[in-house]
Amino acid sequence: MAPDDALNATFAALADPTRRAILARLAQGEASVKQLAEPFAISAPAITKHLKVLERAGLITRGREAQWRPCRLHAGPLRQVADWVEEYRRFWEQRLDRLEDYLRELQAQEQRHDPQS
Amino acid sequence: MAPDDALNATFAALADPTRRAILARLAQGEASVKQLAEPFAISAPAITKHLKVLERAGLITRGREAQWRPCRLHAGPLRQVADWVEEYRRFWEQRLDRLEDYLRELQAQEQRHDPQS
DNA sequence: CTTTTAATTTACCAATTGGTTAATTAAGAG
DNA sequence: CTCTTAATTAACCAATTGGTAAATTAAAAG
Repeated sequence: MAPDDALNATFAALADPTRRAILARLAQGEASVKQLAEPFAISAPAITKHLKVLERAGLITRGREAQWRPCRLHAGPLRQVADWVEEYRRFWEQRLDRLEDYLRELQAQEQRHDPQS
Repeated sequence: MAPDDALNATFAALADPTRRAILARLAQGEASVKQLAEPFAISAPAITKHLKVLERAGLITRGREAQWRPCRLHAGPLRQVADWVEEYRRFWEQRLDRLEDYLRELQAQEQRHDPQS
């Protein structure tokens, strides 16, 4: 998978609260599909679909144990997410965005009060 | 916006390479819609739609300057993304997931070779 | 006032998404 | 062999998504 496609799939997989809850559950240890479905008011096939999305994004792997299909967290793709978002850290930490807003606002007001400059 | 909804909107906004490219461009300074559209082979309305998605996620803010509508990066929501993903850092850094895979594999093989245990 | 430029809105389309119910597969248990 | 449990597949549906072309708004420029 091209790195760009991987990020697409990962972000898309994370954009659903049910799937994020599934990952949170798996962070505490492996679980069967039924165990994963238990906290949610949706059908088993819906869970299966969510798991497929997570699997295609490489965020979980699945085993086989009798009639159960245990899911395990595979956090690897989250590293790329962390790397990607890290590029923007300075923008929220140093509040560069707010600073720019402020400077722009100042400038706009000055032009309003002093249009000939 | 509830924090959960905010994460949904942010992750969904980031799940598109065009929108990520727009954010990368805005990290270098504000830009008009036309400037943002220039690198892409898609129509202006398509860009407008992408900008609306980014705006609803709170990732950009927009000004008005004559007939231009300059966009600015607003990285605030990315902090929640960083916080969320940070919870999973130990899983990819300490390779806990791989370790579990390995142990499970070992166990499975043992059961295959030694079924009566 | 007319024209040009920037951008948005509207209306439409095909593909994807998140959900459902019903049917099917797979494996263990009586 | 039959029944039960776990899970998936298939078929379907409504809503959303990412795109288009055409029309519209907004403001500057001739």
